[in-house]
Amino acid sequence: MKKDEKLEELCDVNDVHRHLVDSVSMDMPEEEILYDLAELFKVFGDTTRIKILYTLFEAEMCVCDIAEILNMTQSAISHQLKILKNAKLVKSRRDGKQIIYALDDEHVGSIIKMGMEHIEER
Amino acid sequence: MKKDEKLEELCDVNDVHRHLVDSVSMDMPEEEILYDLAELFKVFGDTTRIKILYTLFEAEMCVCDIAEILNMTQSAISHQLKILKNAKLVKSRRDGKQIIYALDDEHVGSIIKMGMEHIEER
DNA sequence: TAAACATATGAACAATCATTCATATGTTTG
DNA sequence: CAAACATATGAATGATTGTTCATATGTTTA
Repeated sequence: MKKDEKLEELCDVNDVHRHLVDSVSMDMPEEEILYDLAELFKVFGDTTRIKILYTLFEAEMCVCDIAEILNMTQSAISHQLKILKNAKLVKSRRDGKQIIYALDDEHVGSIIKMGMEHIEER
Repeated sequence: MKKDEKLEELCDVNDVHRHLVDSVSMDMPEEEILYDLAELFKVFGDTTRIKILYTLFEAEMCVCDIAEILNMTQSAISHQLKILKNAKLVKSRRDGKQIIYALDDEHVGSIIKMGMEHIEER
């Protein structure tokens, strides 16, 4: 049949692949969601921020304490805390001259834990 | 007492903070572990790689299919697949001319799911 | 074995990013 | 209110990274 031959030409390989392409397109989340998701993981993708999160996992803390613990500049820590705060992973409150930072989401622990499990088992 | 006054000078704020600093240093994982962890999340921190993982969540697939689904260059996909493979998130096998890629770890789903939950609730 | 096909890869480039430095904002204390 | 303290922030810079382009590697088929 000529019609099927033409169809064969149009497809890269065969119909199985074509159907696969269609079904995946269905279940793929919206572009914006995927962007936000990648953006979130990007926040976890930095050693300094991971260390800050680990630190706050222990207790809420002011900026200068975190800087001292990580042996880094106050400025560097402040910049990273802002990123963590924008990602809603950390919250802050003022206490006198200090700004106290704390974890803002119970998912922080779960996500880090999952990551740990993965890297530990190879 | 003179001794305590001197101690007060040495401390940034007070002893409570000092003790905090010590205890956190105790529970902080080794530098190398923290680096690997950040490196892992960095892999999730890119839209293209997130899309690839979502795609493979549906079914194992060859490079050209993924490229077609994501409407991207074969080269770009291949480069990203290499990164995913290095992170042990994806595995590959040859099938004739094609290389079939598939998810290599059950944590991929869990990690993405956790991320999704976080961005969905604010 | 030559041509076609599927994938991998290195170099180059633009874009993104973490840190530093200098300085601004905001709070307390004397 | 001025000085000291804690934090935030903008600009600059070096480093990292995703994509493209050209090409190499490896497999099948005619």
